[in-house]
Amino acid sequence: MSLDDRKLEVLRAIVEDYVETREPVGSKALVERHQLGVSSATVRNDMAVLEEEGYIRQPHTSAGRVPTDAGYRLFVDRLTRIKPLSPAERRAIERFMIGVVDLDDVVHRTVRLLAQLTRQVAVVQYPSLSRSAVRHLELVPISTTRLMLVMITDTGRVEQRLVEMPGPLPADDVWELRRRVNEKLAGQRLADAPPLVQNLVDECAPERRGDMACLASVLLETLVERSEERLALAGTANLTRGGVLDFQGTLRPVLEALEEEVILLKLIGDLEPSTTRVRIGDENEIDNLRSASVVSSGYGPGATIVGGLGVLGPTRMDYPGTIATVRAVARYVGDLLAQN
Amino acid sequence: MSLDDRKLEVLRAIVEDYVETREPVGSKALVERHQLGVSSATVRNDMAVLEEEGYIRQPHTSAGRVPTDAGYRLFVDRLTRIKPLSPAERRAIERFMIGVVDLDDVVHRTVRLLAQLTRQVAVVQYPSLSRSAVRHLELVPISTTRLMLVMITDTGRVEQRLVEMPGPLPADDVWELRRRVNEKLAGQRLADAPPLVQNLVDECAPERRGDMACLASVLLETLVERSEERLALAGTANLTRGGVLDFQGTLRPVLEALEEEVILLKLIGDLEPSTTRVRIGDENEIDNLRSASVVSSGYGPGATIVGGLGVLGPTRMDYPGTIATVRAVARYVGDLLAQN
DNA sequence: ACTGGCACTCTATCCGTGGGAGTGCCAGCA
DNA sequence: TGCTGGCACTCCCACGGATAGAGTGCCAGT
Repeated sequence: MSLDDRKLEVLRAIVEDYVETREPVGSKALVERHQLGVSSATVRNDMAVLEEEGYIRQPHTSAGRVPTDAGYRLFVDRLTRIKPLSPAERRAIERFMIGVVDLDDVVHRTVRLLAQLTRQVAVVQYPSLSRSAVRHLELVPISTTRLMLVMITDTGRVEQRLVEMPGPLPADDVWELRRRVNEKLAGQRLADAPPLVQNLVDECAPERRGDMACLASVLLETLVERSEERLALAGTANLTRGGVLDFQGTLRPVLEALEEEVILLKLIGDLEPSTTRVRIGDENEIDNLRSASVVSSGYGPGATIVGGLGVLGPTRMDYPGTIATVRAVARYVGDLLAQN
Repeated sequence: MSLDDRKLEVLRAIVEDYVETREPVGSKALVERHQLGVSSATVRNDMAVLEEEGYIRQPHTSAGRVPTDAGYRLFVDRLTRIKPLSPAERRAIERFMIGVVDLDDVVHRTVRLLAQLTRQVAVVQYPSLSRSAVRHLELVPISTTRLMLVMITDTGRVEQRLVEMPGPLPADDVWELRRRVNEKLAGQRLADAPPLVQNLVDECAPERRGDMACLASVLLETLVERSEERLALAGTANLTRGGVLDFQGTLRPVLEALEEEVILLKLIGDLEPSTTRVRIGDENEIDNLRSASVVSSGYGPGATIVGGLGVLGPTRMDYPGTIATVRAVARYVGDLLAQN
């Protein structure tokens, strides 16, 4: 059975009211607050159908209705009117971003901005290494047998790693290593790097091969394989808005999830569709986040996507507003990166 | 009036029991659980005195007693028997630290280790720049008018900053800048750097002075003045242990405080006394943390201190255990740094 | 297909009560 | 002087019952 327009309208009203008041909403209150043009009895019938279809439920008999995850899903997919950002919000975004000095700065400001605008927990992923290209590699001698390898990417990330060399290394050799490594890798996408790194070792003169192999293994292991994603997080305090009620009693599982980078990446990640993505409750497939939703989006200069960002909040969240904000911020960050 | 030994013993018993059970402790329960050698009536008299002196209080008439901040303070200062780490804990520390590759790694592992061992929120400050010395400065051209300035310190920190140059800069000039900057600053403590940086500009040939001034201002501003402290945080989920009761109702203020780097630095900082430091409730002078205590310690290679670390939890915490753990971890991290 | 009316259900809230834990005080004892 | 047993008192809290109110489902009528 398909739902006619009025039933959808009733669902929308329920979602909107419930998000606003956190109270289960009853038929009478509904007809009072919205111009549905029908009586409460009619609405009740509609509600019964919506409940049967699994879009709403009653916490208990003789209570009002509450949207289910499926209800929110339907709401997001079919009932969301795009809500343009307020001028104040636009200004906030621009004000937040004046005078950024480097990538770290961009990421930190962005995550705070997101948290503040959406009043949720915000997560921003640094530009993914696998989607970046090498701009420059630097080797800095730390001691006779130790080098600091510093990699700078075209997305502005700077990663460093200590390399323990097999034996002492004269300055000229460091120099030569540095030259060869840059020659081979500068300008290359990191995703394409592994075979090139292997080449480097193979092409190396035998007397230097040991050193190069050592360097190569560090390069591969830490910069490519472990693929080093970094994250920034802000706004955890927002979880406590409106008591702890939104998260069925405890924040514990949510806080635990937020501590795991892997989990956060999974939430924010999956950047395939360049559009904003909403995961509601169970959809994000993490037990601890049954009562949480995530709104995320990829960002990057121009049309390419180099990283993800998003916010996490209770399933009972203002989807239209949050979606608009996340999208706007993602676009803005992309523009900012494009300028560099 | 001074407190005799038995009264102190009663206070200790109250603190220990209350920490364990989170229940206000009464005179009867006390004499049952501890060998005080006197009757409950006597204990009651002692309690009345302790209350008058402000070390304990009753949530309400006819409830047991609960330690006040002053009570915890006295307990920590005079009644704490040093509790040696269990072998299991020692092993956990060592196991956690095998195979560290660089400073980031050390800091992240340390903060997680601390959170896990103490079951509190852990904070670790990166080695403070102002207490570090420059090991090397690198200039990497990003575009014709942009340089990436990378600084490596003797404590292993790597900081980078984008420098916008006044005009296009040929490779040789970059090279020359790099040489001069390193000549002047390598090996110098950052605290001593500002006048040296100024020298650098003054000594410069006029045709290069513009570039050097530009570089110098970035150096001063971002690396010295803003003094760039970095932090790692872990274990926020531990705040929810034992309900929210330990924090008088809401976690909100605590979470808010944890989001402010400045506040955290104040909590962990003040490294003057090289020993472990305990701040109880109000003592940490931050409104939001009225019901929280902080146990912190400086760390560094050998006897010098380069940064701070610590944990934050409810005032109702296991002080002896926490102090022992924080101290042990701080020492261990110091040793680790000394090896590099 | 919608509406008004009605009986029903379930929860949240209030209130009064009693049990229990813990106290303070006092008189007696070493 | 310091400790103890005893006792009356206070106050919290858990329990139970009663009530009001919100909301529903259903049905007959338009």
